[in-house]
Amino acid sequence: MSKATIYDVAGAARVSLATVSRAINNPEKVKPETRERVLRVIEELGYKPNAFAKGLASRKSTTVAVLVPDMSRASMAEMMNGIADIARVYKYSVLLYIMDSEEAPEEDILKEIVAAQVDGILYLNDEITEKQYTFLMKIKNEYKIPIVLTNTIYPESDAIPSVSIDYERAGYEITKKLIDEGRRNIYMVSTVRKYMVNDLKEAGYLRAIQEASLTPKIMRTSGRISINTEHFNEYFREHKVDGVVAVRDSIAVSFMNVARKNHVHIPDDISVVGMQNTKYALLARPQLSCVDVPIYDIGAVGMRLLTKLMNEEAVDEPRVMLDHSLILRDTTRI
Amino acid sequence: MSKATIYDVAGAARVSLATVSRAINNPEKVKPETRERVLRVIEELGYKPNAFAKGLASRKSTTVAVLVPDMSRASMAEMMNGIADIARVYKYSVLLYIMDSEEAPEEDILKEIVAAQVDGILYLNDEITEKQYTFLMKIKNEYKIPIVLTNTIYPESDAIPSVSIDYERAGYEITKKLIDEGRRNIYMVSTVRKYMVNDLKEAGYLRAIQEASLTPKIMRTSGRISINTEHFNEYFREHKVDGVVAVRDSIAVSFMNVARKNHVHIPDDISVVGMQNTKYALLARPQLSCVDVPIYDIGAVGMRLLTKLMNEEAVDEPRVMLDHSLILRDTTRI
DNA sequence: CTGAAAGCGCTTACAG
DNA sequence: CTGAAAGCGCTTACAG
Repeated sequence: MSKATIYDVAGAARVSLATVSRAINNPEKVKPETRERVLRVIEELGYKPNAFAKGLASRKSTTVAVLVPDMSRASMAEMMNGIADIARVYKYSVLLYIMDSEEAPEEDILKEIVAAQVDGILYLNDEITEKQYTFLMKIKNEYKIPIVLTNTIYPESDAIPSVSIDYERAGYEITKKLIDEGRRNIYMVSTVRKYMVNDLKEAGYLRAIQEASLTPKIMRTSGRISINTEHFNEYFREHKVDGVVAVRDSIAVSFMNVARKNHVHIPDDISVVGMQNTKYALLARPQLSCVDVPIYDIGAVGMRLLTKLMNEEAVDEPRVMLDHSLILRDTTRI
Repeated sequence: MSKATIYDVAGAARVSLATVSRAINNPEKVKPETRERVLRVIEELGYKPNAFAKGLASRKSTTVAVLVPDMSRASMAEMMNGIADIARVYKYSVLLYIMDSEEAPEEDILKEIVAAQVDGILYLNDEITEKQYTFLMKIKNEYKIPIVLTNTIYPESDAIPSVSIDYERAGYEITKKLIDEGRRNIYMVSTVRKYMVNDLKEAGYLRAIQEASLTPKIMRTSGRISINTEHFNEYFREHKVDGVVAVRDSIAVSFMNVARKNHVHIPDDISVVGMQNTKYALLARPQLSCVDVPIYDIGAVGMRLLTKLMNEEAVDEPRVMLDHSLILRDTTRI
């Protein structure tokens, strides 16, 4: 009810409020007996430090901001689960900022975050423009707030640590898989809009294709399903294709739907692979072969890395790459 | 950089800090000239009030807690988008608490929320047990924190306001649709675990079935795709079925996959409908007919309702039901 | 309409 | 190991 304050605890434990504070935050500085007495009183009174007073006095918030472009993107939710779990372990609260994915984060949001006094920032986005990067660097340098990129890499610089998989290698491996199956007209279906991560996937695709002396063919679709259908239909009329590497599972599934309509059999005529391993991959028929991205882990490891940064611990590798794997289901041969 | 405080503003504007505070929070109490002068200085200095000091002094946080069972559930992400957009409009920050969906929220999380001094709570879950409800009532009464249930209804009581669609009616209407198509052996495929919302859907289904003097048949699946497959196969061998109402889209799609394997044609032999209208419905072939739930709006309206509660404005209807619609695609006849 | 001052509930040097 | 006291940056009666 009317909440107990540190004074109440101090009174009941017959110590000063300074001692109560220490018993909580620096237990080793308090004599065991007193500490236990204080802790017992805290328990009895159900005392919980007021986060504002604590934040104001200590200049630390034990809060992190998570910047998300659009929650409904396939990977965001599971990544949030990973983040939240680790945040809880380290007693951080999570402030959620959903930003407009179309534009660079505005000054407004920056001000909000700074005013909120977060101790760290997690930036979840598979795209990061130079402008956004500059923006993040500014926060980092001007306000000394540590930042971690999660599921993205900024190739130009290591100044802001990141956690993801090696998307270039994933692109290479999955393309190689199709080549090994004997596919020769392999398209990468990527997006019109530029995403850093898709660029990496494309780079991997290109490496595999060139290594095999094949002709690279990159098709760019919008994200919208209806538009894609048009697009794909056209391709079936005009192009020869026996393999498709889609940057997103939903694109792969859309493509398969059009393929079926055109009486193309998967995987006999065309192999199709996705690069996320979302639930779409399992629900699709045939079930989609995929690169499996450990999304939960990316979130969890990203948050863990951020805690280290916030505690000013040394981090050996600013660019963490988690392992991925290929999950071969029914849309590839062999 | 080293951030400007209210003192800096006061000094530069040649007023007291009390006036600066008023210029921001109660502009009408300040003479227009002074107000403008202060505001200009604020702009120049890039001053932004320290959230902790403000929270401590005012005992208000302009922060809401969003309690989520599991971010990766289909509807959560889009609901979050709605919540975040409205939260921004009303200048609330959003603290995210992901709780274990298997158990009642523990005391721990309660303490955290209380310590965070949130002004309001949004509870997103399609299930709410009596225990959880009691828990929420306790927060509400003991700490006077307003709460809104989002996408759930607690049928027993109106004490905690809620925003959702009329799931009973939705269940009724979609079942009625199948009956009107001439279906007679209509199964509702629901979940083993109890969810309030699914109970409502079932109730609607039952009403339609009984009204038509048919025999209700409710099948309960686990959420897991592999288990469902077994389950469905069995049904095809042993039961006659010409209509399926699935409480979740993914269940509907799993069912269709099994149906296809058993050479059952949809919608000629069986009509299938979902009750969410997620992206799965669009990606499936045939495309799934669905109840369309305005998930974004539920989040947005829920957040808006919460702002009213936090401002102690009157709310006329504690149980808000938004409109839904039926989207008929390719898994139903006519 | 404006200012001086108390107070919100903590943390953290500084003494002892 | 413990306490007294200053201070974190605001808000808000209370005077004037």
